[in-house]
Amino acid sequence: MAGVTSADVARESGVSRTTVSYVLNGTPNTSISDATRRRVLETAARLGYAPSAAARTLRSGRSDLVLCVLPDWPVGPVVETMLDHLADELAGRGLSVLVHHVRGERPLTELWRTVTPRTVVGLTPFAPDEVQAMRRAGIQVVDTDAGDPDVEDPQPRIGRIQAERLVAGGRTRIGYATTSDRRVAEFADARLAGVRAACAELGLADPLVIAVDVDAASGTAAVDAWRAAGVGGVAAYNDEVAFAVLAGARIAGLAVPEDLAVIGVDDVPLAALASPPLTTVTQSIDREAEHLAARVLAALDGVEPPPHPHDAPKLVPRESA
Amino acid sequence: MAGVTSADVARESGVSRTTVSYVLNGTPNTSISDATRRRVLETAARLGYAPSAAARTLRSGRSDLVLCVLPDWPVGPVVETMLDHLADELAGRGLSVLVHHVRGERPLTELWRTVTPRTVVGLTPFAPDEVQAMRRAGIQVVDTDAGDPDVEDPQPRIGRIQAERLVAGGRTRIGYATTSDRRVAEFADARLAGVRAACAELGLADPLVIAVDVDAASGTAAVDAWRAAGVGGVAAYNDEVAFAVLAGARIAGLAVPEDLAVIGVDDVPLAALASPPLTTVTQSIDREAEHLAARVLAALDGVEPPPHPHDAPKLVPRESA
DNA sequence: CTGAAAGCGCTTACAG
DNA sequence: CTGAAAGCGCTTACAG
Repeated sequence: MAGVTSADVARESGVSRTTVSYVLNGTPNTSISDATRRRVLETAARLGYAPSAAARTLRSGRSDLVLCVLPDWPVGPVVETMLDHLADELAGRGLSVLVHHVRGERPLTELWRTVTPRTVVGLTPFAPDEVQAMRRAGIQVVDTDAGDPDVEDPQPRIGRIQAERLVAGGRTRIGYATTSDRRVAEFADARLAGVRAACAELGLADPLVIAVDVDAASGTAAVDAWRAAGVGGVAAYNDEVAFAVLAGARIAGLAVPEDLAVIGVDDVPLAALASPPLTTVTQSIDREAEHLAARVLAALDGVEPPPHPHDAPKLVPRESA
Repeated sequence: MAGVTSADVARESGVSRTTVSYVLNGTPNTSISDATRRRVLETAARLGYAPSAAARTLRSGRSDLVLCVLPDWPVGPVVETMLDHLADELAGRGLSVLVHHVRGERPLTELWRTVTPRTVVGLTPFAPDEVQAMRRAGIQVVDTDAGDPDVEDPQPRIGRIQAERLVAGGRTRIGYATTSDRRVAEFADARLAGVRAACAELGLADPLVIAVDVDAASGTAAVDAWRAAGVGGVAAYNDEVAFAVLAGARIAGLAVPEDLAVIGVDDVPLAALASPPLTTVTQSIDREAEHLAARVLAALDGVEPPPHPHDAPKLVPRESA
């Protein structure tokens, strides 16, 4: 049950708790004899002393935790990469990253009050008053860039790139394979808006939108409908949906890209291994991850956050479109 | 900067902190007048009071956090599913799940001392003295079942199932597509051991083992080597590796499964959409997730953990093998 | 029926 | 050069 406290270390070393604290924290301007210092250090190590962060947090009002709040929707390798990068960067400052998936309606407030993190990083947007409450509690909040009017939403641009690629390949009637997952509807709609805009500008008909689940049957049904409508190229919400379309085309006996071109989004690891290799659109995760870490560090140091890197999403040309 | 404290609520309500604590915690056997109770509740709500968990944790020595420690290797949807389930189950008890990816050498000790979780759940094995230290600190530890001698390691069985399927399909020379990722070497080796054992029992030659990266070039090279050695069926470490083998076969112009049968592990969402649909081996994640949640709850209640469900890994027959 | 007081483990002015 | 004391916000015996 124990839990070695600084008092134990003090008693065992024959000094006061003050001295123990000074030594262990390396408090500056506090000359303690080398002998004492060594003795305290040695005792602490021998006893396996580790300070109670609860006490420390209570006293200082601040912990060494960075809480990352993830959205409800399934995060892919993209987000994992960002978190990895963040954790690495922050470890150098003695901070630990903790991840929380928001689930249903459980209020976030309780959690950050409980954890008392130094910083809360939102990979999903926070309610404005939630942000205010955290700030008032002295917690740094690094919110998603989404609300920032200076930062262009990259989603429509992704859709444009998809559409332009399909049209460049000679397709005149475009289909859009959206997702039926309501949790990511916002992204899907924003991408679709980009596809729509590109079609309009290029003088093409509005894309034929069909929701496609990540299974072959759904892909087949959608492919049949697109073919019936004369659709020659499909932009998919993401690579997984594109895989379903690919499977549907294969079952329907269509050649890709000759009979039907397909283009995804994300460049997941398996995209290059699709049959045929999937043409897709990707954002520079590394850059994005670096930017996030930089913003957290800036918040920590109380300096201006770095400007958002203006790296547009890029086409990854392969064989499917 | 504030942070409303129970003292604020007490003063504002004209009662003592004791009363505030009693009311807010619904302490039993402590008759407080309904009027007072209402007043306190109302004041707390009005002030937006939320208790400081740091103080609470310091006092009680226990927080309402469940810390899940994830391995260094990339967790797939499998682990995400388990965590979802766990979080749901635990939310009902007022507990929040926090996830930590172990990164490099950063000591775990610091983290759990910092968080003071009620329970630490290890999805990766802990060092025995780490477990002891946590237990000594009064933290419930739910370790992976791996060390339990009563629980059979399912990995070799997975390999056996793969080999048996290939042999049942008429293959007499087996290849094994292992991973080059050292972090999961343990799993790959255990599965390979199962393949080996099955081959030996069936009177076949030892499988030809080749490390395959998740890219087409690596898959192609491996496929060439296997063909040269007369290998007719390949068991892959997991589905991703299997995709690389599939891609290699396609590039080499081989028909799957006629010329080369391929079988994966995991049944990732894209497996069914592979070309051809990937035959694979899966473990019952739902059952596994339920079991994990049950173990955590049992630890919390101080009751015997439920026995491990003896659900063997199962073949998911599709077209690739 | 409600309040004063102690104490969880830590850090940091403030005295010696 | 080092120690006694206060206080972070909470809960809970213990008195009234």
